[in-house]
Amino acid sequence: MSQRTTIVDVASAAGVAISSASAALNGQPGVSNATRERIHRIAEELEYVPSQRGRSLASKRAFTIGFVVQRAPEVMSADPFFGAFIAGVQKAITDSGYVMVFQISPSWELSERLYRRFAAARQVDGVLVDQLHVNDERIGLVKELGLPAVVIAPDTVDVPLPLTGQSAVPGVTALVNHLVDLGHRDIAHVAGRLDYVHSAERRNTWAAAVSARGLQPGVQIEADFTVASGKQAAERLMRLDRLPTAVVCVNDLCAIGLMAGLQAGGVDVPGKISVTGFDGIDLSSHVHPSLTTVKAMPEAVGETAAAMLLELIADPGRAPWTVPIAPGPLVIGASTAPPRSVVTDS
Amino acid sequence: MSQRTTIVDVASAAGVAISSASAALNGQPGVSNATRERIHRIAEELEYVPSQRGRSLASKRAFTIGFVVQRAPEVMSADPFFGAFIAGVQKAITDSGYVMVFQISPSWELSERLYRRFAAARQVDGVLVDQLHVNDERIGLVKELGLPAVVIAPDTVDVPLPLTGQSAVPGVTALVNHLVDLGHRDIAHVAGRLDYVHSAERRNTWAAAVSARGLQPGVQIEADFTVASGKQAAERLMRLDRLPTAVVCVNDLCAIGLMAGLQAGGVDVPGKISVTGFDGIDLSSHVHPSLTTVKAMPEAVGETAAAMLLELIADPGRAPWTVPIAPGPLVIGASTAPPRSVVTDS
DNA sequence: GTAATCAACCGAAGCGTTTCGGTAAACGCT
DNA sequence: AGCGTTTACCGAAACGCTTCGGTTGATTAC
Repeated sequence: MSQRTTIVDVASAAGVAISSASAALNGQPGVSNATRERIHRIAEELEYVPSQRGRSLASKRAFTIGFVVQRAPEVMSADPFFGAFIAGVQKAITDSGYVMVFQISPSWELSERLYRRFAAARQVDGVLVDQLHVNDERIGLVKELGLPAVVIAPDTVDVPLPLTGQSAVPGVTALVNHLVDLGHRDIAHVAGRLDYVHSAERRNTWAAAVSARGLQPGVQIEADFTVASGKQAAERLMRLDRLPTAVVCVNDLCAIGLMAGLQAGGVDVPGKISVTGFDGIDLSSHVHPSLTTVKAMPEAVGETAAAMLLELIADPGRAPWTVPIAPGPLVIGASTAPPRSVVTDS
Repeated sequence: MSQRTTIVDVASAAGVAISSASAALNGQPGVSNATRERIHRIAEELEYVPSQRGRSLASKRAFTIGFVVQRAPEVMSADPFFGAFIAGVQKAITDSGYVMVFQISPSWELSERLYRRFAAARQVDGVLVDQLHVNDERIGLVKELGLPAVVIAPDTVDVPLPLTGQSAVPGVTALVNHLVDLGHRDIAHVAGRLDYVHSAERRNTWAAAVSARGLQPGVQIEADFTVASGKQAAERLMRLDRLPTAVVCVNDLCAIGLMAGLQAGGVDVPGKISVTGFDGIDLSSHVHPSLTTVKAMPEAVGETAAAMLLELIADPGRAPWTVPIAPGPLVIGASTAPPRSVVTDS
């Protein structure tokens, strides 16, 4: 097993002290341009790559950020968010030599253990906190642990930590306006679990947007983000005395389940009920009828969040700041149409 | 900023040498039970957690395994595989203090760079290689780099590295038999990209299983694993002179797209064509008609793969071995039925 | 009773970096 | 010429752990 080349090899090959080699390689001052170049050239020739381990120990940084996804693996599988989000994170960190460690945790208890281990073992320099709950315990925890953290949440929420994310306000408002413009007057909502801030924001926006158009918010049914829950929501909806003419769903998967449930129950979409989703996942354009929805931009969120975290790590004392991500576009599909009454009226 | 407690603190509090504390804490021999217990107790009191950084440098291990997913973020998002797979990996490694670093790479070029960096910077102790291609360049690369690696692939493939995964042979054979038993004689296949070993295996199994029942394999259409490609496959299918009576798809998403495409073209499923999937994703039971498919068990695969990798890291010289994962169950849905001709014949 | 053996423990040398104090030479200024 | 400054570089001490050779004092063997 041939020994890897270390900075010592580079320094001695260049005939300089280790400290000079280090300074040269890291762009630190105190080295003349001539020797700096020579050192770089020799490092190249020797295929020198600094050992992350040595670096880590000496510089007290792990060159690693942590991402604990607090949800069940099954739910995560279906979620359209992560792939793109992670791709974005990577885009932001790869060049700086950072790497992401990824953990899944179904429960708060496990999450807490993971965060504490991250902090105690100095395994990560900072963490990304996503899927924020109302009164999320994690924000207290990372503060207690002194762990640099960036929160991913709608930019409308107020937390004492750096934050980035997309607000659903423009998107949901656009969806509601689209429905009202089509002639709908009874617009229901299938909500996600309301202890998540982003579901709560969508619900509140639905109510506010409907009211803003001078209408009463319709029925509200609580579901989660899964297809199955959308299907159940359909069944509850169909047991109502009077069906709403439109339903705004918390996300695409839920809307897809809702449509499946309605169709199974003989309710035509959009003939009898219009349905909207949220996220703009790939599948939404392939279901029948194709879904009217709003595109989310998880890659941009991931990239921004990671970039912010790197800044925070470089300057841990920095005061919290927020970077909003531009809202995604409305995608009008075949799942929304004028309500029947309006059609016959005209 | 209070200093973290180090092994030096523990040793001096216990009145022993650092080396003794280290031995005691790591279960190494050379310490009496009495002092071993005392040291453990004191470490507990002081809330000592070993620094991964120091450990890493001294023991020449990173306590980290790498996972480079070689596919586009968009595809990954839709893929049902990763969430559960990663959960399984985590289950296997968490207790040993290991952690997984996760990278996603759309191209071979980037993958190669990432692997080389992993190896050169000693950032990981080993890697997981999934989604094996035919003649996959990665197996040569990890050998060249001397990076311990475990391959995830159907256990029917032959590579000079430790391997685990599920074979699709029992599953696809069961699907084909199910269709033949229903009376189908013309069974087509929508394949995944055939340069992936697992799509190739499914295709070959389809052909073999059909032949084994004394029939000619039907049409074969190449797609990828996405809903969109399934939809396109439907269009190509409908341009055929004679429709097959059944289609075996490479995976669920593709089957869902195929069904959507067929239905949009006015072809009833399963009235006119039966369709089967593969993977048993959540969505498959919620689409209409619900999909006949075979459940995959990605969590078990992840757990096994990670456990194998840890063994390999502990004993790098070990000869390659294979651990097959038991095949998943057949799930019979509403997307398969006897062909019309048989129905009218009876 | 002496030599050999062994368990228990210690001390110090690494691991590969960064960082900081120090030094000699070159430079600028009066 | 004499002084303080700057520049370019060196040496050595960290960082927190593992590991290995060495030193005890007690136990065993004959």
